[in-house]
Amino acid sequence: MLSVPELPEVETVRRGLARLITGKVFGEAEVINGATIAYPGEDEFKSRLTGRAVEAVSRRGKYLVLHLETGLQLIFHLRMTGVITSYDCRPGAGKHTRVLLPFQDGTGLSFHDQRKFGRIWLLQAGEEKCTGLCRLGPDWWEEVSPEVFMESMAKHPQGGIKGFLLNQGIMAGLGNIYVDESLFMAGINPCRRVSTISEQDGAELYQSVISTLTDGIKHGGTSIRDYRNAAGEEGGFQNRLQVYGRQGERCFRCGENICKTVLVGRGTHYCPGCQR
DNA sequence: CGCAGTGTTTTTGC
DNA sequence: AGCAAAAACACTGC
Repeated sequence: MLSVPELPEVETVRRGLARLITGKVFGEAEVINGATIAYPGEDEFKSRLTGRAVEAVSRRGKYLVLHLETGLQLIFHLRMTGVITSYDCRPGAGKHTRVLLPFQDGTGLSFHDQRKFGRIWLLQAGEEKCTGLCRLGPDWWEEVSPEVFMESMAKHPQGGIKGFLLNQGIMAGLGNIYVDESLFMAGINPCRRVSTISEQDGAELYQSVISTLTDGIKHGGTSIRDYRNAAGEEGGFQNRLQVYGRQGERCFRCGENICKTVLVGRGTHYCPGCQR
């Protein structure tokens, strides 16, 4: 049961970083785990990054993008256990510190990642070396309107609703926790096929996703184990989960026991009373 | 002690 | 098309 960074977590980090590091100039990176740097090679990564200032911090799906001078982009994907925090003075490298990115003023960023799945890319504008980012569908927080959502459902009627919502190429940003929570809020069983969901239920599901993401961001994300914001603080949404991780406990709404099963390879939590 | 479980993405195969 | 499995990895909990 690890808390994985999804849209609300990455958005929380983005907001923190925008406040903390905009305008700062990178010094020479310290790469402790070479595999974390997905592109380019380690030496070129360091030389391209050194001396570049951060102009803006954005997010697409679960990708965090630092926009640097002259169109350079420093891109992070936290995958399962990645944590980006800003530091005031250089920390001693902890057991899971993978990359340190110092700024020229003595502060810096630390990339910490227990499982080493997280990746960092440094790309010039137009370089398409981050396939996951290139293939991303519209972002749930900024680009998915009710109309876009209903059209996407119409385009993928055959699959299950859980796999549909998790597919980053269709719409980007949802992961396992927020999918389970959104389906609970909408009263839709995660086993349902997309084609069996009525227009009215689809509209309700759209609102449930937006509401769940809004609530997640409002409470600073979900920290079950690893997740921390840019200042190293935990989120609070783990205390508001309705079904995720609550298997065997009573549904807050109807009192039935929350069930857990496996769907599209993921642990899937739902209330058999509320979700049909 | 040992091993199943945890969940994101990519790749490969059905 | 969509799903399943495997792999990338390390640690927790049973």
